[in-house]
Formats: sequence, structure tokens, C-alpha cells
Amino acid sequence: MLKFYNTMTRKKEVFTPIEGDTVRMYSCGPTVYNYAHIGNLRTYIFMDLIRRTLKLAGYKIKGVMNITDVGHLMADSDDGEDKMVKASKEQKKTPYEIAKYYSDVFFDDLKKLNIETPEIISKATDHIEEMIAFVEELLKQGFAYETSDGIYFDIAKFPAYGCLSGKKREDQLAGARIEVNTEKHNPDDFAVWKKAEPGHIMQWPSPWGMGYPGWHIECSAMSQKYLGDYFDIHSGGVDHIPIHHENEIAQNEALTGTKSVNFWMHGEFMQVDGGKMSKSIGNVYTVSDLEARGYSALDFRFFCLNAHYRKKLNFTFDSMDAAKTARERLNNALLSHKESTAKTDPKIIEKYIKSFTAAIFDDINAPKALGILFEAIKEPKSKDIFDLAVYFDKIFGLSIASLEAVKEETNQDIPEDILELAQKRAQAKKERNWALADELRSTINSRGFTIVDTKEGYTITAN
RNA sequence: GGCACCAUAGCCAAGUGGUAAGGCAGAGGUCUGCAAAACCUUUAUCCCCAGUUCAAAUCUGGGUGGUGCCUCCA
Repeated sequence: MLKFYNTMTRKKEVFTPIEGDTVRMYSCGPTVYNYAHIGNLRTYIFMDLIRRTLKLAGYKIKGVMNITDVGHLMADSDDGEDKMVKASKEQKKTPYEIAKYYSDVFFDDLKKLNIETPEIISKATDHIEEMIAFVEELLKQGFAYETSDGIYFDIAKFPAYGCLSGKKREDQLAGARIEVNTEKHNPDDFAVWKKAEPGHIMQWPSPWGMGYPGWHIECSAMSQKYLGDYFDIHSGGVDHIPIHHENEIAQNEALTGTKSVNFWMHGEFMQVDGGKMSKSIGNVYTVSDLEARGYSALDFRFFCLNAHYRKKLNFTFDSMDAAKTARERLNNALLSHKESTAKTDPKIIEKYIKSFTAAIFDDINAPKALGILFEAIKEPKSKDIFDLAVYFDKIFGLSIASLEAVKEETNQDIPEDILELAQKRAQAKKERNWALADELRSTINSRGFTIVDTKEGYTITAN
């Protein structure tokens, strides 16, 4: 029995698709104006875990992820600069070039992290027409109104506003900030369409003149187009609960008059050194930053699997080290299982599968599942255990099936003189001249190579 | 000021009523000339107080502390 935590009800609920065995799922994707950082990536790993869990449960998935390449405002009150436009000015490229570049890098990151790409990737700029149609419909039904600078959603017309975050509008008024836009009916009314100010780079013709879409309308229009008025799962980061998803609900449900999403699922934030990550502190890391420090993308994925998706995860390089070491040992153990010809009692395998499945189906308890894997690899060496791990990897996505024994170093790419030193050391060892042997080893070490003795002899690797 | 989440060993982190998974680090040991690797053993009574219960880390109430959000943010 598959259970997911539903942000809307704040409870774990049994999950079954609304229709047949296909799950329709929408995941908030990136705004491609910069590199994705590890916090963003955690959320996409979370999305991937949902997808893998659904597949393990035997469902098919129709997943949609948006690529926001326009209309994402920077400052408050729906004013201010568009992120794409800002990046474009700074980097002296067109917004489309910016979007192309960063989305390429983004998909590259996903690939490295073994995150499956959703079935449908929808770019905001390809759906301007749908958004305009959506706005027109909102106007027509009286849920939106026009002002001098755009079209706004009137939250007074949607009494359920705030149901996802549990925020009451009255409470918000206490420390109410200064409202710049006096044309708005309610302080929290948000733009669904903005009229382009002179010189705005990205703009499209609309019934209200040249302009560009509000951010929230994008997800509403695209999810509705591909998944219909009512679909199974909507995922995203917790930061989207209070504004973005609240607004999506308002837009969609105002028009349809019915519930739009069955399960709202949100991934918690990643913190760095116990606090928020921010550019000003300089603790925002990307996949390439991690790689430059000697961690692979999969080390990071492993790191994320070690915490539940609804818990904050504190990123530190110490814990990355722990993850890296743990994964290395895990892989070593799995390799020796792979090479074994022994068998394991099917009952034991069955037992592991059972507890693994129970953990995953219980709101994707990946840390617990990982613990089960670590238990399993302690079993006597057997190919069955390796196959079990490969099965588990349907969820973990740690490329276990493709694990290969590290090719026995054939001492290639090792300079001739280093090989000679190693040869001399072997001789010294033979003569039980330990002092000389150790000295030679440290010499080799200082040249940037590591020599490790094995049963058969030794191996040299470049550091 | 409002809302939310959280508080488990040196660190990361499962566990939501029956007497504390797993990982990293540490300690001891086996193996090895020594190293490295590997393997074995070992390391907590769950922030505080009160309550419910035969029984609580796990439920309730009250504290204290942390984090996030309330402006864009995964």
C-alpha cells in the first residue's frame, strides 16, 4: 500500500491514481537564468524519487516539468526586473541564449544525478498562447481585472485562498508592507499578465497590448494543457507552498470550480552549515563545484538519499565526505557480491525486499531503505545480494547495475622513473630492507603517486 | 508580529505507544614488515518540566532552543 504525505491535508494518505494506472504529475522546474545549485538539485532528486516509487508500485507516469524562460519577476509587488532579462543584460546575451545555455547545463546535471527526465518538458515561451487564453478566461469569469500595468487575479473572488499554506489573510495584514500598487483590489492580488514597459526585452502581443505573463500563470496553463483540470501529483520545493502553489490553486480552481490537484508534495530545503544558503555568504554550490572538490554527482545523490525528503538536510563538506566514503565501501562490497557464485536463501532475499518496499511505500523513506541495503550487504557474499541491490537501485539510482571492478592498474600512464622506483622498492622489500622500501614509497608519494601493496605485488595510482 | 517545520550518540540520520536502523568519525582487534584496503568487536535511553498509559523518543500541555517562510527563491 503506497502512502504519500499530502501537504494539503498535512497527513500521509494512501495513494492511488485518479484514473487507471497512469499517474499524471506536474513538477515545478527551474528558471533557467543561472546554474542549478545543490538545493535546487535536491528538489529534483525528490521529484525523481516520487517517479521511481510510482514505477516500483507498477504505475505508468505522465510527468510534466516546466522550464521557466520568461516572466519571472525579481522584486516584490509584481514589479521589478525579470530574472531572465537581468541575466541577459549582465551576460550580454539574448534571453533565449541564456535560457538555452542554462537549460542545457541543467539537463546535464540531471543526467549525472541519474534523475529521469519527465515525459514532457514544457517551456514557458512555447505556451504564451495558452497563458493568454487562460487570462482571458479569468477575466471573462470575473476572477481577474485589468489595471494600467497588467491583469490581476482578485483573491477576494476565491475565498479558499490560502488553503494550502494555512495562512489566513487577516493574519497577514498585521505587518502589512507598504502597498505601491494602489490599483490592486487586495494587497495579495497577483499579476497574471503584465503590460510591457518600454524597452522590455521579452514581450508578446496580447488583447491588452504588448506584454508578458505572470509567473504563476505559466504552471497553471501548462499543467492544465497536458494533465487536465484535475491531476494526481504536483511537486515542488517547500518555498512554493505559500505563494506560487497557492496562486496556482486559485487560478485553476477559480476557473474549474473543482479541486485541481490530488496530492501536493513538497521537498524540504537544503541548508549549508546549519543555515540558509545564499550568494552573499558564498555557500551556494553547483554540481561542478562538487566535482572540482572530488565528489561525484552520485555522491551527492547518495547524500540526499540519506535524509528524508521532508526534513531539512544540512550540507557540509564533512557530511559529503561521509557520503563519499560510505558509497565507496558500499560499491566495494557490492562488487565482491557480484563476483561471487554463491547463492542466498530466497527467503532471506524475500525478507529484504519486503522491508525495502515497505520503507519506500511509506512516503519514500529512502534513509531507512538505505539502511536495509547496508544490512543486506553484510550477508555472506552472493550474486543474489548483488541482484537484490540492483533491484533496490530502481529507487536509489546509484548506477549499481553498471558497477565494474576497477580495472587492475596496468601501470599505464605512470612515468618510467616512477615504475623504476617501485621496482626498486619491490626489490628492497624482498631483501627485507624496510627502511629503504619505506623511503622509496614516500619518494613515490611525493611525486604524486600512491603505491599500495597487494597479495600479488603492488599497484600504482596517480593521486 | 503571524505561519510552519524541527530538537535522537562527536557528526549525518531512521524510528510516531512496547524497552533505540544505518552511515561517517573514534576506540580495540584480525591480517600485513609497516602503510593502505578489507574484516570483526565496540560507542546513546532520545532538549527540559508536567501529564495520559501496564508501557512513551514516540500521545497531550507548558517551557527552552534551532531553522525556514511571511519580498524572488528548490
